[in-house]
Amino acid sequence: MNHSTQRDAILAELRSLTCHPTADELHARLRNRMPRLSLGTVYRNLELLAEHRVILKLATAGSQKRFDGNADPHHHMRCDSCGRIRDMHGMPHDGELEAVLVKILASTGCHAYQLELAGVCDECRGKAVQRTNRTKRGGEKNGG
Amino acid sequence: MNHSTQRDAILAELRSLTCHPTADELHARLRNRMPRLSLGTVYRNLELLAEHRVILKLATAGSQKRFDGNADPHHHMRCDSCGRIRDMHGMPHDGELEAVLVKILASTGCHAYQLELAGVCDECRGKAVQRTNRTKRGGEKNGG
DNA sequence: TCGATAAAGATAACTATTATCATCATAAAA
DNA sequence: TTTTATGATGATAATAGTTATCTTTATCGA
Repeated sequence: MNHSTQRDAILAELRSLTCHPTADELHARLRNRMPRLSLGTVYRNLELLAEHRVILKLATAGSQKRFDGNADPHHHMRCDSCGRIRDMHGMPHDGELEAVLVKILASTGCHAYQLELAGVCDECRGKAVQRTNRTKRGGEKNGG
Repeated sequence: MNHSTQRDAILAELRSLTCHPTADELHARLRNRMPRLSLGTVYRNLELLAEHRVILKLATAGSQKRFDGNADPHHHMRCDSCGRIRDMHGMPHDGELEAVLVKILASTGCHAYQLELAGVCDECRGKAVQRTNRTKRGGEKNGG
């Protein structure tokens, strides 16, 4: 795997974000700085980086692939309402969970895990209280 | 949601399987019995059933959506080599894990979780020992 | 049985992703 | 430093998977 300006930029951009962008979201961001950057290049490099376990290709129920610049195993929550995916940091019982998962990895010989919780995020719950019984919002748009 | 012969058949077929088929895999199976069943109908019903939480739409890193007739939260392992997804039943430390996850669901207000482990399955590990350093097998074909 | 509504089947349209290929960049050797 | 081999890019075509559309058929309560 040779170096390339594009790959470095893609990785840097992904790492600078706390959200979990799709290939085309990253492409859109990078295009400001690199107008000739091709979408194919973004796809190619994200796959490559994930294969080399530099980044994480998320296991999510959505229709677009999402990537995470933080390759360390950690947890995600998908909101039923807005579809956003958020990192679960400082979740209650997080330490306990971690401890069990480490044991499970060791005994199964697996190298990684991805936990996806499903529910309604705080933000949407707030909205739901304010304006009850509105039309449901689209699922995939903002993949936080 | 009215009843329909097709929906019942799709659900029954999915429930009869321990693997996690894609829409077109289910369609292929059902077509023997129901030659006029359309692929669109299968997609439509799987989405519908998942939305009603009768079945589970899996959170997986693959390129095709997979479904699970068992809507109760349980764990999966994706094989790096063959791409198959297997249920993890009777995993070591399973009880412990379950206990922590129940607590987490309760305290976060989430309704479901999906844990995906990544590694090489027993079957592929066996093969790897027998025929070392062969070309890698295709990732997505059999989704177990 | 009739009427309103939901679902099916067939197919077109769309979106996300992957493959192709000519050109350009990188890195190591001469 | 040129040369050479290889890897990566950009542009675009092709593919696969999924969703939307539309007409016909099935379902279910009145």
